[in-house]
Amino acid sequence: MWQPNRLEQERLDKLNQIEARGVDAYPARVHRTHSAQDAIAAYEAAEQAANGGEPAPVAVIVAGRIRRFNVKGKVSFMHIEDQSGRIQLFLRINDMDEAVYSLVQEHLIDNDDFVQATGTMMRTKAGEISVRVNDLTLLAKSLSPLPVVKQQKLEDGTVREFGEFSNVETRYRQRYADLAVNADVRDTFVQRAQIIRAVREVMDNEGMLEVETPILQSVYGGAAARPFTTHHNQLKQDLYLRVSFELYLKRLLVGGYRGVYEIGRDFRNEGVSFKHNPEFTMLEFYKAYIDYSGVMEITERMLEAVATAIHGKPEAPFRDHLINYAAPWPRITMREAILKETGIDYMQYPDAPSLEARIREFGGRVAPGQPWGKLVEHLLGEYVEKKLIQPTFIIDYPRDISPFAKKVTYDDLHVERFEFYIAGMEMGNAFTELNDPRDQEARFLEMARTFRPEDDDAAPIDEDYLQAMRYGMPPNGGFGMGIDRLVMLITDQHTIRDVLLYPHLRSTKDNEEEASPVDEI
RNA sequence: GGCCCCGUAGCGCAGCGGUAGCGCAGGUGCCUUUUAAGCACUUGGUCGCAGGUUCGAAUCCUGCCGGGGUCACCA
Repeated sequence: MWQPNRLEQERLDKLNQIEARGVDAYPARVHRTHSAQDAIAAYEAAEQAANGGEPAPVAVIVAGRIRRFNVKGKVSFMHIEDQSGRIQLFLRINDMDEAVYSLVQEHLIDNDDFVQATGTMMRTKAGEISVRVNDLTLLAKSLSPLPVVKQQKLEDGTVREFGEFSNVETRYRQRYADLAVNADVRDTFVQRAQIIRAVREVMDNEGMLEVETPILQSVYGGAAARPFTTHHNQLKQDLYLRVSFELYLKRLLVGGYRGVYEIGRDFRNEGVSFKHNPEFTMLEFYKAYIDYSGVMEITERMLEAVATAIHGKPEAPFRDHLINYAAPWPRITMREAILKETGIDYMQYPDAPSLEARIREFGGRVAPGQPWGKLVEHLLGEYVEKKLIQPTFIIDYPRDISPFAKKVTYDDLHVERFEFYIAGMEMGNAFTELNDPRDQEARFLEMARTFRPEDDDAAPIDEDYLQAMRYGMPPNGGFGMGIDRLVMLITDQHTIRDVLLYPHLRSTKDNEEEASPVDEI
């Protein structure tokens, strides 16, 4: 139940006064002719055409939210904001119906209200292109004031801000207010959409088909991750929210598509951090007749295209770095990378006990009894990952932690798998996909054998997937990448929460109290 | 989950054992070209919640709730 605070009560009182004057505070129809940006551009064009003389009148109707409000007696100024930007309104009692102006002068109209202004373009004495208003219509009364952020335009063109809306919890819980107040936050999500569009365009140009596969799955798999569980009441069936798309997508290659991709949500029941959210957006693709080298080339093309789409060139700043996405990126084997940073050649310790001992000797802290591949991965994560600032492929991963990748030709311990790293973050994972159903079954069984009950991220065996593979799966290369992390990189945001409109937060007591009566109905 | 930090007016913050303050926003008044408009006056707080210590707690202690960081876990 809403308990209006004092400021809200004042606005409610104003709303009553407005309606008492016969003004509709929430009209249905708007008659906008120009965005803020278009109105300014139109006037600039008229000035150019006038060549120093009096420009031809430019009539406009603009609409937006009031972001600055300066009543100066019988003349007032306000800035309204729409998606294109801000524009100043110049209101003078002589130019308009006094009853309308009185709404402004008596401050019945507030910051944050949506208004429509009819008028002609002009320049104020201070030189700002503005609308000389002869009619002002309230479009929507705002009852809860937004945080006030004042802006000062400096001579060098930059904007200084006074006051801010920065409490991260409130910003995430009330993202609408965050977006309404912070234009840079709005921009980030515009860029996010552009990035996803660029990714999709690259995929389409590679000749791949965009598909959708089940989110609710009775058998989950394709990644080492704990799932969320749910239940279908009528079917009396427990279901999992997918942790990857992999197994469903590769079935489609059996079906005859040369390449498929999906951009969608994955759900992993794990920790939350600056780069982990329980639900996140993933891109996966599988393309027939290419191996992981081919996938690396597509990866380079894709990231180049995305960076260029946003920044106009294949580079983008992230933290203190300028990341250069231009191909080709270095390809370093896992063995070389770890050797370089730690001096440990893990091939001299080809079994888990000896490698574990070597890591301990080196000063590393590892849980006892881990598989060999996990230990190798630990070395990479602990000593190499943070140093991989510029885009880098780490290739040839341990076989025992890669159940869907084909073996390399040179030994039995490695598979044709790569992960790529940028700005010290793991960005994606790819392999030459295993397509021998006997080998795949053996890998599943091997994973099941090393399964420990406390390790509930071990996936169950997907018999239907094996059946699909027995019909014949073309050789193919596959790829997965976290879109959210990509957006972080390209937009220089340092936490995943700032590239998700609604990042996961704990529910508050208030939410629970409000939600419960609905369930009881 | 461990450890550390934070939660004070709508927003941003100060106060850190003597009973709550600043800026912006808000209200009233003046102002017909302002732009962080200005001037004068002014309203506004269960100091996250619950206990405890104390003559006295926003301030110290404990627990809980929420957030952030970090480690663990995890791609």
